[in-house]
Amino acid sequence: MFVSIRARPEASILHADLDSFYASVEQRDDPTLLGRPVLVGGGIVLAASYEAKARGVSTPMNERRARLLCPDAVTVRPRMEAYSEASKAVFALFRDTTPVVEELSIDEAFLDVGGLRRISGSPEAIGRRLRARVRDEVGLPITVGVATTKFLAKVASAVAKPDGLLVVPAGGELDFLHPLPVERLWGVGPVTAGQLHARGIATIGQLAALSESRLVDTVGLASGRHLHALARARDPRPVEVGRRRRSIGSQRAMGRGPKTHADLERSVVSIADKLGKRLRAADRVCRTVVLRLRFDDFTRITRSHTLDAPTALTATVLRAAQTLLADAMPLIDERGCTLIGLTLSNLLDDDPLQLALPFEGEEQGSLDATVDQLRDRFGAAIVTRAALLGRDERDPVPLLPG
DNA sequence: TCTGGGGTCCTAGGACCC
DNA sequence: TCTGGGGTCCTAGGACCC
Repeated sequence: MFVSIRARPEASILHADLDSFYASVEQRDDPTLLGRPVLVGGGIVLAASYEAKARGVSTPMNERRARLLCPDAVTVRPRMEAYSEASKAVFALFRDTTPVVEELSIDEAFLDVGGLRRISGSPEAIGRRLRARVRDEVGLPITVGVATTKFLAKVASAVAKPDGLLVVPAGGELDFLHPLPVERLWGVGPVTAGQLHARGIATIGQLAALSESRLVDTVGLASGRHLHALARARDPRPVEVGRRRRSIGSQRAMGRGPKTHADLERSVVSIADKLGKRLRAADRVCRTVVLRLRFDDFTRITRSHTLDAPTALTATVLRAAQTLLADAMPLIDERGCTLIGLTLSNLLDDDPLQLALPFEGEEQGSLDATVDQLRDRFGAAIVTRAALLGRDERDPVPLLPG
């Protein structure tokens, strides 16, 4: 007989989360900011130090309001390069701890340290050492949650913040989870919380007492199943190494006043240019271009177009975006536009296209024939002439006037 | 609480194919 | 001439996360 043994009786998933990341980097780099309320942003607060959070500042909050709560706060413009550098240094320590690291955002990751006990000690000891190293070697405070599942580890770090460490022992999951409010569940935002409150459900324990079908009726199929499982501390998702991004986007808030069509068109050109560069830098190609608009009344719409074949060329992305924008112009004229953005999705790796490189120098006619051949072999969704030629210097970006 | 910029995932309807 | 059921892809919108 074959007995399969379910993995992980032990709490060996770490969720590591840098505290008030941007603000901490600012306090590290300018010691005069230590111990003082720090706001990172301008117009809107992107990050606040704990001194500011203690006075009621949260993100995103507009700066005027934050200043009312905290008149002595120091405001610092964001320095994205510094944050990205600090993030790289911290992630290097994560990967030095275990190869199984899943990146969640610039300041957050899951680490699976299962099986490392003999080499590195208990998960708790590993978490303590990691915190000390991040503090000593990068100079930043970090909180670590340890549990049997990703979700519980994340909740544990949220509870332990700031600058803490919390282990939810195997077997103690439900005792830890059930008293917490439903808002702690991953996937419960204002809307879902409202639906649950309307049925008298305030804690995760109350939610766990509901049948799955009851929950599905309340919040929908996927969400219902997901929450039902999480509330019972069931979360089989493994820590995943090397997840690829599924979309790349950029947007720009425009304020209320009137804008000409030319203003909007200029924004689209510069956003497309930026995204094309990011796409090529990441060695990806995209097939779908999404135009994102927000109107004066803060309602939003999206308009999308899927290309016949993927591209990394700015000019191709831009043509699609311009067509979408032109089609949306009547709506914009009617309702006013306060935000414009593009998202590139249906991303594919550029790798199969390496095969095409030997044909790079060929002339137009034979290039077309080559593309046809490659499409026959790899499918239309894979090979484009744009990708064959996809290099920045070959990408004819239309010049902006001025 | 008068709202930034970067993302992820889910749902639902329609077109199209077999 | 009208009719199934299943599957995939595309579009649009919405909730949620940091």
